[in-house]
Amino acid sequence: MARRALTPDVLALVAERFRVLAEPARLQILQCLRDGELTVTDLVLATGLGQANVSKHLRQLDASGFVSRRKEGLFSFYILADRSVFQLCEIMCDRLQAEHRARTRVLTR
Amino acid sequence: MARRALTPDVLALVAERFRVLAEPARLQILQCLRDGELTVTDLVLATGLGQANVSKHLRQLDASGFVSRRKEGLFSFYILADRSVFQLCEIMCDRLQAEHRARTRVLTR
DNA sequence: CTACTACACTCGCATATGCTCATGCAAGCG
DNA sequence: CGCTTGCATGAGCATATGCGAGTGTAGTAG
Repeated sequence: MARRALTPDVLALVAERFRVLAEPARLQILQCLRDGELTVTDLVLATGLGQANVSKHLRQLDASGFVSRRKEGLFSFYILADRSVFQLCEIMCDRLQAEHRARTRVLTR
Repeated sequence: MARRALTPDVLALVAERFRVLAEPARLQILQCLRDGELTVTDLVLATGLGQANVSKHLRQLDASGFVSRRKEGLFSFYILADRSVFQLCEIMCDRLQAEHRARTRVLTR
C-alpha cells in the first residue's frame, strides 16, 4: 500500500475535517440529508435544533465540502456533496461494536 | 446496503470518536506508532510535544481504544490497537485531494 | 538509604466552540 | 409601499479543551 505523505500540515487539515464530524448535531444533519435535499426549516423540524444553530452548522458543513447549497426563492436547499461521510461513520460504528463485543466477553461469565 | 440504526445516542458516540481524531497532535502520535510500539519519551522526541501533553493525549487514545499500553519497568510502551485509523485518514485525504483538484480546475485557466 | 528516571496527574490560563437571543436581509405578497 | 417568510449573522454566555508548569509516584541504580 502506497503510504501518503502525512506531514504536520496535512495532518492539521485532516484533523480539521474530523472536527467537523465531531459534533452530534452535524452528524444528525448529515443523516437527515441522506435521502435527498432539504431546506433549513425542514432540518430544524427534523432535528429539533434551533434555526440559528442549524444554519451555522450548515455553514460549516458547506465550508468543509460535506454539503452544498442551492438557493431558490426564499429557500435554501442543502444536499449532500460527499457520501463518503457514511463510509467514515460505518468504520467508526464497526469499531464501537467490536469494542462492545470485547467488553461483553469480559463482563459476562 | 443495510443501513445501521443511527439514533442520536449512537451519533453521540461516533462524534466522540471523531473528536479524538480531530487533533493534529493525536494524529501525529498515531502516525508515529504506525511502525511499532514506542515509549512516551520516544513520542516526545518524535513529535516535539511536551511530555505532559503527550501523556494526556495517549490517555485519551487509550480510553478510546486507538492505542493500548504495556508497562515494563520504568517504561510505558504504546502500540496501535486499531489500524482502521489509517483507513479513516485515507478517506479524508482522498476528499481533500478531490477538493484541491476541483479548485485547481476553477482557478487555473 | 538517596538520587535519578520515566511517566501520570493537578492546576491555572488562553482559546475555541456550541448555543440562544436578537437583528439584518433578501425574496415574495398584499 | 409595508408585511411576512426563510435564512444568515453578530453578540454574549457557558462550557470544553489544548497547553505548560509544577508535583506526585513507581521503578531502578548507586
